Amino acid sequence: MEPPEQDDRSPGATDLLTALNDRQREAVMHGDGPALVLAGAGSGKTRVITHRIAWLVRERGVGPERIVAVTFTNKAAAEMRERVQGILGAATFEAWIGTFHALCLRILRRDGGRIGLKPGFNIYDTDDQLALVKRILKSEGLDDGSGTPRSFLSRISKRKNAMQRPEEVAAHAYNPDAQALAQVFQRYEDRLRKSNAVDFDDLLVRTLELFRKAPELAEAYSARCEHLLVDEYQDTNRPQYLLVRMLSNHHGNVFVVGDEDQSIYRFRGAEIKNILDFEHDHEETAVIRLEQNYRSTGAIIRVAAAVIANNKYRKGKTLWTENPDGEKIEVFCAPDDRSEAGWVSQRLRRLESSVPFDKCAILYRTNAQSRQLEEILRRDRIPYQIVGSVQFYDRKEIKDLLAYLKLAANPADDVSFRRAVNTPARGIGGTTVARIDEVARTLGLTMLEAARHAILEGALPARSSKRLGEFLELASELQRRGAEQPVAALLDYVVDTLGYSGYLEKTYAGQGAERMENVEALISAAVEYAEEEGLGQDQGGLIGFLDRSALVSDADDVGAQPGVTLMTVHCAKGLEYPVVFIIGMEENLFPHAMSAGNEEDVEEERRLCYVAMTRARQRLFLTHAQYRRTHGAFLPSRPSRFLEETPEELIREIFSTEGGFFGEGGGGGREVRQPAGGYRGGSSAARAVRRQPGPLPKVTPQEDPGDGFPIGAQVMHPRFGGGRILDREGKGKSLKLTIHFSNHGPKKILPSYTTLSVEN
DNA sequence: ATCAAAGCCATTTTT
DNA sequence: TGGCTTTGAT
Repeated sequence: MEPPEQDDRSPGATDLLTALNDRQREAVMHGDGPALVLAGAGSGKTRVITHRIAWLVRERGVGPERIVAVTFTNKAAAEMRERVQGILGAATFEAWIGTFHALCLRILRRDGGRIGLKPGFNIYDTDDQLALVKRILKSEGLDDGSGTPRSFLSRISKRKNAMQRPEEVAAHAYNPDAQALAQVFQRYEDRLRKSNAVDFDDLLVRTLELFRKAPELAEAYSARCEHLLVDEYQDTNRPQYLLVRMLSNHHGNVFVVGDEDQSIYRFRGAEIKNILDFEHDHEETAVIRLEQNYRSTGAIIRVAAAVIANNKYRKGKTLWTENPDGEKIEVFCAPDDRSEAGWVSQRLRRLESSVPFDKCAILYRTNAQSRQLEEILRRDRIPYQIVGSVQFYDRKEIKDLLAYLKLAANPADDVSFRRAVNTPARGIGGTTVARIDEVARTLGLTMLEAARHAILEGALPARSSKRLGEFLELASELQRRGAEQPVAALLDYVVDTLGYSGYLEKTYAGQGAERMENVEALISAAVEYAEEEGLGQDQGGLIGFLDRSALVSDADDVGAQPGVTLMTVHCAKGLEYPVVFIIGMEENLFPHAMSAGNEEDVEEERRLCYVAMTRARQRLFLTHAQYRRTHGAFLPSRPSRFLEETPEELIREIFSTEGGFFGEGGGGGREVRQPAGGYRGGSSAARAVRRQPGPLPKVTPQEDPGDGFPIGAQVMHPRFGGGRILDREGKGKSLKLTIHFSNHGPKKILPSYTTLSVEN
């Protein structure tokens, strides 16, 4: 068979096909029509896609501009582009390679006008979305117990991805919960439209809307899309599935690559059935299985394959490798989570002479597991880096500045207005903003327009009016400059005018400089952006830069720093390391407690485990602890069922010599099946009960003590409504009343801070 | 407006 | 247990 050397460095002008095995070659040379490539972990799937693109261009004479390749992450897209360019040369390479979201954004930037999007529309990230939902909950009076903003948002997202409109949700809302959702959903969509903004889901969903409304456009894009290639097809959601179908409608050349065993994003709407049913959706699909793994040792592959074989919901592949068996998989049973971390640290130190730290990764199911590990690694002086904790573009200082830019690009953006208007604090507080909001609602204006209006009408106190005027001045200045200056200059201007550096210093005592470095990094990113795009000094590129900030994350440079890499299993997808540790192999942790009792969820956990195991090239270590500290409690923990699913002959079990004082240490964990019950059992139900306001208690009215607030009196509060005084403490200005409100339960109120009216 | 105390809530996350 | 948000006091 083929050159096992699966190395892509330079196929250069040589034959595209000689470096491939039979299956890979079959996939690359697939003719027209639909193809489904089931690519097992480490079987060279990126290689197949890149070579196919090159083959289509070079051998089949397909114009590069007629090829569209979609991926899920920018990182994957960048890698793909680079590799194709490596093969085809830097020649005019115009194939479109990017993420679904980027593709849709491009379409919407060009043709979004057809569905009411105005030029300069903004993309709302999770923060913006949350701000919006919070405000809606408040204004709709749903900020009581109906649910957190986050929960509303996730339900809204689910509905959107199920392609439902608020009206439909409302029509089927048969209980108060569903009605509340429908109401919030409706408001949310209204506000997005008013603000000329879209959220991430919208990028896909509204593109579909555009195609439905303008079929001739859909046809035109589809006709341009002579070959559509989709990576990680197992992770597509419903809208993505529909997009693929529409774009491939004209030529019918859909080439999808994926691995149902690596579908791990069900929780955010990925539908594994998209890949499982691909053959039924497309007639005469060529199905090609890539089952030879080039990455890992035989032992690793067999262990991973044995585990995933327990899943029922799969098409089934048999992963195999010609690589030598290598070392057995080491399974370490620690007395507790601390010694688990200690052992990993020790083991890393012992490996150090043969495997440098930066070739090692420690994977875990949940982020919370990293803390203990960090502590120990620091103690033992082992360098490490954590992937995917705080994202650059999620930092507050970055978002603050971007809010100014977003407002400049899109003056209708109310969320950005609210964020920018008093950051840094310039004396425009809640009261002023509420007044502007009122004007905006009654006159149907944007916040920016309403602010202008309020000033002209003299509807605000002189002081607020003046401050607000200065802010508006800045906003229009930015808008003006945005049209003709590079983004970096714009940012410089904002930072200067705001005295932002001083503000950071004052607000984040001690961290000011660090925060300012992030600001500098943002400015550098703007400079880089202009260079990449070849923008001159007089060209703005504001919208393009904002688009990039919205769509690009910085998980894009994993492994840049030296040291052991720590990350969640999800983050590790698509990566590989010579040495991999998977920690916390315990019931209720991996598989996670949240998935217990639901077979589909457990299968997803198993896929996750499969993904984790197949990241390893040479050595794989699995660890579990008998006792673990969780949410403060120190509880016994059972070995993961996934450990039991591993073939014994490939495992070397290791027990702690520390013999922890929690006893036995025996059992080794092969025979235990019962999950440790009681893990955070029932507490949330108890909490929900406690939160109920309860009936209004009976109180014996008292004499008026002289200040007009006798115990037992009926009062009216501007925010909480009606209630009865239960108790009083202090007197005069510091008089504190305990009032039981009929809608909000008991609260302590200081009458000197609010206007309480006493009834009769 | 600002800070400290108290309360609340604990998968996974890209775009 | 700890981190983050909300609430409460000045």
